[in-house]
Amino acid sequence: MGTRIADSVRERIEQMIVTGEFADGERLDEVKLAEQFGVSRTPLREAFQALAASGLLTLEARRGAFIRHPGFVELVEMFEVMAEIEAMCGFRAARHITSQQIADINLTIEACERAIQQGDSDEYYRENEKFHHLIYEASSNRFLAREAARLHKRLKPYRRMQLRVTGRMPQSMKEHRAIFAALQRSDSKATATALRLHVAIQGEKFNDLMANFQQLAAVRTG
Amino acid sequence: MGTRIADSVRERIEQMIVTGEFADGERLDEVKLAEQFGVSRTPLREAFQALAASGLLTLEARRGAFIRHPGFVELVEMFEVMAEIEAMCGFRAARHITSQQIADINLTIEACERAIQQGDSDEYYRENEKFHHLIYEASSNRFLAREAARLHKRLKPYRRMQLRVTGRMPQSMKEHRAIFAALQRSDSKATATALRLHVAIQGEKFNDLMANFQQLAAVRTG
DNA sequence: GTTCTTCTTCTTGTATACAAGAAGTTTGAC
DNA sequence: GTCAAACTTCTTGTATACAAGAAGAAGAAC
Repeated sequence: MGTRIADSVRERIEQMIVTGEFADGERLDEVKLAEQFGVSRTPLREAFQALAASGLLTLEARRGAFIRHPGFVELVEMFEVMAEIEAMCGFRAARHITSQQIADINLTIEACERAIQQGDSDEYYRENEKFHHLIYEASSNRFLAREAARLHKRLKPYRRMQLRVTGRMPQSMKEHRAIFAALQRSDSKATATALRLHVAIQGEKFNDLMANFQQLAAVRTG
Repeated sequence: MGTRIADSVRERIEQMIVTGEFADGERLDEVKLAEQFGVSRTPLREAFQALAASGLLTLEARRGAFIRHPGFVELVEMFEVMAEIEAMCGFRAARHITSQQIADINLTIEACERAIQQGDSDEYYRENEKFHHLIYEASSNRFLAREAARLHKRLKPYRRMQLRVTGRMPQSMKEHRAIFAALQRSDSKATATALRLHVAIQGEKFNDLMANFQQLAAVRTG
């Protein structure tokens, strides 16, 4: 990735969208953003296209680019798909994982535990991400791993929102250990089930997410 | 989708890639293609971006656009993921499907049967596609349906290649009926299993695909 | 003869200019 | 006073011009 303006602009807009700087349905003004960033419309439009491809905004012909935040229902749907994909990764990983990969995953668990003790949530998120990516790769299906990573990235802001709920981090930690244990004994089904439960939004998590979501929506409209 | 040059160019290049007009790793010349299509580089570059986003080619910074055909391994990997996603759609569809949707699916099966009798393979492909899309939608998870459709589209050329094998069409037909029967009695697990088997590449299908693939590779290099 | 360096050429990335369609406003008719 | 039509303005889509980096060729040094 050389020093392409289009890429850096894409990153910046992505960040702005993800941190909720734009309201749902808002139209992004090409010329305004272009001069705000001090670039021409060309790289900006490229960024728009890329963002549209990853679903963060929609391009309507001759109308412009519009922010498209997932609604609550879509969010639940996305997590449901993510849960299944993670389960598939886990199922396959349990059969193909190497001892090196097991060791690597163990490292992320230990790092997560340290992060919790030190109250370093950023570090926790980073290591949590590593944990999941290592499982994607251990599936030894590179296409699957890429797709999983793509969806994982897209859900990033909402996962963070979910993890803020009190007591979620230690619970998540426990689940990681269960997944790891299943992986270690090459138990495909148990790994898949543990991962599905870990990712899926159900029971308490559903209510927590809904509460967070409504709060967010209130801030936006208010 | 108004009359955007970028879109039509995208379609045309996509068609060219899918029909194997370019060799793997080949670089696509912007200016050459632009004058070939009688357009400027701008819409052409937009098309490149879109194609790169859907994985048909890769953009290397300051190097250009390169064709990236999936190898045999990646193809098998993709079908494996597709099988699982279809299974997920089927599992959910069996629980949520309406009588209207069941009727619609039945229509596609009948149309497929007619197409086989008349030897109209194009019509068969069309109705086959409808069959699968109806199941995606019946999952009542719109995000899942979109993802399934996306992957389905990407695998289109290779599925066609697979269906050319003698006797595959009647066999496929039988599988459709089995899937339909499972759906009708709301049997989630049976629907999922039937769809997984229908899509997955295994046993004879594996050999058939490999043979076809090697043949294609030989044509390309020869 | 080979290899390294420099220069040229070519290609991509960005900016700007131009064209065409969409939205909003004003004016006229009823 | 309201509705419709035409006009103006604004925005997107496309073309072209320009800049900068990459690849290849030519020449010099060893």
